[in-house]
Amino acid sequence: MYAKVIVDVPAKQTDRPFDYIVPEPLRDWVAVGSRVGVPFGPRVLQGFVVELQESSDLSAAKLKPIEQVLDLYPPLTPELVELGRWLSETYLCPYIIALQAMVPGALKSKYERHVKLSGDPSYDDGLFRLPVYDEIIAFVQSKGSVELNALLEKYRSSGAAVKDMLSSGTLVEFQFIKGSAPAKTALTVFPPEQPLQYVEQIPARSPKQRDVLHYFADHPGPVKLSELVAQLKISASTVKGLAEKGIVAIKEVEIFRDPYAGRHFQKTSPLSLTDEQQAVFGEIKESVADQRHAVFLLQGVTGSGKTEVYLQAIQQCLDMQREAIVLVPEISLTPQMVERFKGRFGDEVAVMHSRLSQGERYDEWRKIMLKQAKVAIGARSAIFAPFSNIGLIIIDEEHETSYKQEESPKYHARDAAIARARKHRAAVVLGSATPSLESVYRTTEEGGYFRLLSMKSRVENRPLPKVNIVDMRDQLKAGNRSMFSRPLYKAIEERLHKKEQIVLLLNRRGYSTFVMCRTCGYVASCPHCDISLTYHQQAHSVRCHYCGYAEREPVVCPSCQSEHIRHFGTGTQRVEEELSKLFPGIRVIRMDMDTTTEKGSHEKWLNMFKNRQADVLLGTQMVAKGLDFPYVTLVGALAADSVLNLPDFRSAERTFQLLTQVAGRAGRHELPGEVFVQTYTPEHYSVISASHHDYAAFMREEMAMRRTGGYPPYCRLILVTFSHEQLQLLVRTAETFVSRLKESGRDVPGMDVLGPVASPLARIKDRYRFQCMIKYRGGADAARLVRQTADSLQDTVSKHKLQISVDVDPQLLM
DNA sequence: GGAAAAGTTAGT
DNA sequence: CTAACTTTTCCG
Repeated sequence: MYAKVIVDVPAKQTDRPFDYIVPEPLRDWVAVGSRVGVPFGPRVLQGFVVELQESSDLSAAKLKPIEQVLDLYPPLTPELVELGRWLSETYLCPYIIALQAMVPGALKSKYERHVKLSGDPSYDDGLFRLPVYDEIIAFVQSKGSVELNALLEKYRSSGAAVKDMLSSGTLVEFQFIKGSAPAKTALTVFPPEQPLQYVEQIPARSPKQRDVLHYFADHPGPVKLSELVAQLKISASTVKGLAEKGIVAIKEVEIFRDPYAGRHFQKTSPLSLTDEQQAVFGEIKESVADQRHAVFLLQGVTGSGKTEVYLQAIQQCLDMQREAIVLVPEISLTPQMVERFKGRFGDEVAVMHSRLSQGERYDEWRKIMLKQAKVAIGARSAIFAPFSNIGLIIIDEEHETSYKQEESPKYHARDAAIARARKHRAAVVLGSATPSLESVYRTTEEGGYFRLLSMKSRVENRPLPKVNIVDMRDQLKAGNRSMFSRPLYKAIEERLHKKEQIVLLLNRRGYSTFVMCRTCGYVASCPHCDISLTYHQQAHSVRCHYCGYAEREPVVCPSCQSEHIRHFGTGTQRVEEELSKLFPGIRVIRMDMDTTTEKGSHEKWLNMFKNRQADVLLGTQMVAKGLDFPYVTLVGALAADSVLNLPDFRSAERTFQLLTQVAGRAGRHELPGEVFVQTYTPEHYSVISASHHDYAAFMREEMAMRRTGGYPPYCRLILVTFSHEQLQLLVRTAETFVSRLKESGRDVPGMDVLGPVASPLARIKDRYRFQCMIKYRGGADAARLVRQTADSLQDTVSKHKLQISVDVDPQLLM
C-alpha cells in the first residue's frame, strides 16, 4: 500500500503530494487524514495523508516508508482533506497551510532537534582541544541528551565548537516530532457490582474501607479517585487497600479537561415561538428534515429572538441523528451565550474559543472527534469541527468581518461553511440584524440561490428604542468642547438618578491615543512602520501595534525640544476620566484591549455589570455585540462616524451595522430604551437609516452606491500585496506583476487590474508595501490567473525574499 | 525549508 | 588550481 502525503514545507516547490510506502505494521493505522512522520530529504517531517493507493508510479528505489503515525485516530476526515484542497485553491495558499488550519493548535508540528554523545570517544585522540569541548561533553553527558537550541544558547560564544563536534561525530543529532498532545488521564475507581456483599470481608479495624463500600452502594458506577478521597475525607491508601484485596479496581482513564466543570447549567426547554419565528423555523426545519442543501439568510431585527430559532433548528437536526455547527463572532461568545446552548443540549455541546487553553481546546475538539458531542459552538475555526454527518450550520452575525481570517489561509468562514454544507447536504442559516451586502445580493436572482427569511418585530412586540442623532458641530458652536453632548449628558444624569444602566460605545479605530507636540506638530511614530505609536497609560510608554516596538513616553519633543508634548485622542481611558469628573462617584466598567486580556476578565466585568455593581459599561466594539441586560435603558455612541471617514468602500456598511447593533442593546426587556448617536455627519444615510431602524432603506442606497462604484457585491476582489525592504525592487516587481496579469487577462471579460499603488500601510517592520487590486465578475477564473502570474515571479520572490500575499475577497483593504 | 550538488569567483 | 562563496536543485 502507498500513501500520498503533503509534507510540512509551505513552499511552492513542495506543494504537491509525495508517495510513501505504508509498512505492514502501520496498515491499520494509516488512513486518509492521518498525521504521519515521513523522511523528507535529510530529515523527518510531519505530513498529512491525502490519498491511499495500491500502487505507485515511482520506482521502488526512490520510495521510503512512513516512519510513524502520530495520532490514535486520524485528526482529519476525508471530507476535511478535500475541504483543505478547496481552501488552498480558492484562497491561493499551500495545501499544507490549509490542512494545518483545520487541526487544533496542539497538533501543529513541533520539531525538536536534540544532540547526544555518539558513544564513540573519537574526541579523545590526543590532539589539543579548547577546554570548552570538555565542558560541552560533560554537560551533554550529565543530561543524556540536550535540545540543540538550548545547547547553543548555553555555549553561545562557542557555536563553532558545537558545530565542529557534530561534524566530527563526537555529538550526534537526532530530531523528533513532538507526538500528539498528551491526553490527560485520571485514576478512576471501579466498584464491584454488589459492594455491600464485601462489607463482611473487611476487618473492623478498617472502617474507612467499609465507608467506601457504603458509598458505592449509594453511588454506583466509577468515580475519580481524587473525588472519592475528597468526598469521604479518606486517604488514597484506603482505596488502594481495597484494590489489593481485589474488591475494587483502579485504572488510568482518559479524561477531558472541562472548561465548564463545576458549573450547573439550568436545563431549559423550547420556548413557544412567535408567528414570525414559527414561519422562519418551519422553512429551516423542512430543509433539515429533507436533508437538502440550502442557504437561508435570516434577517431579524435585534431582539427578534434569532437564538431561539437556532436552538429549535438544532434540536430538529439532532433528532435526525445529525450534527450541527454554530459559529459566533469571538467577542460575542460570552458565558451567557454558552449557557443558552449548554442549557438546552447539555454535554452534547463542545465549545471552542480562543480564551480556552490549548489543552482545553484540544479536549473539546476530541469530544467531537470521538462523537461525544453533537453540537460545536465556536468562533471562525469551529467551522472545521471534525464531524462526519452535519445537518445544519448556523452563522450568527454573519456580516461580522472576523469571519474572514487575516492570515493564510485567508478563508471566509461563511464560504467554507457553504462548501462543507454542500458535501453534507446540510442547511446553512446566516443570521444577522444587518446582513452583509454580499449575502443579500446572493438572495437575488442574478446573485445566487440564498433564500431570504425575515423577522421584523421584537419578541413580545417590544418597541425598538428611540434613536436621537446629536450633531456634534452644533455642540462645538454652542461652546461645548467635551466629548459628551448636552442631550447625552442629561440622559446620563437622569439614568444615574433612576438607578438604571448605561452602555457607552467608543469606536477605537481612528481614535487611539497618540503623542503629539503642540509646538511643532511632531507625532511620535514607529521607526519601522509608517504608523503613529499608541500611548499606553500603565507603562507610560508608546507602542507600535504592528511590530511591537515600544519606547518611553517622551517628556520633551525629540524634534523641537519643546515640553508641550502630550498624548492626544479619545481613548476609553480618557472617557472614563471625564465621566468621573462630570459625575462624581459614578461607577464605570471599562472594557477594552487593556482590561480584558486576562483570562476570565471579560466574564468578570460583564457579571459585575449584570449584578448592577456599576452604572456604566464603557467599551469598544465588544460592548456592541449580543449583550442583553434588563436594566440598560440608555446607549450612547460617542463618535458614531469614526469609521465613516476611513478610506474603505465598506465604511458606510460598517457604520450602519455598528450603530444598529449598539442601539439594539437598549430596552430589550420591560424598561424602554433610548439611544444617542453623536456624530459630525448627521446627514449621512448610514446614520439616518440606522436611527430609523430602516435596514431596507440603507440597503437600497448602499447597493446603488456599490453598483455605480463598481464594488462588491457587483464584482469580486482580489488584493495582492507585495512587500520588500528595497522600494525600487518592490515597485519594479509589482509593475511586472500587473503588466503580466493584464496581458494574460486580456481576453477575460469583466476583469480589471488596478495599481500598483503604495499600500495604505506603506511600511511595516521596515518593509515597504505596494498593492494591486483585481476586480472581476462572474465565474472568471481570476484566482487561477493571479496564481499563475505570481508563480511566474517565483525566481525574484525566492531570490530576494520578496513577499507576495494574495487575499481573495478581502475584508480590509490595507 | 534545508542540505547537497552544481556553478561561479577570487586569491595565491 | 582550489577554497570560498553563491545559486540551483531536489526531496518520494
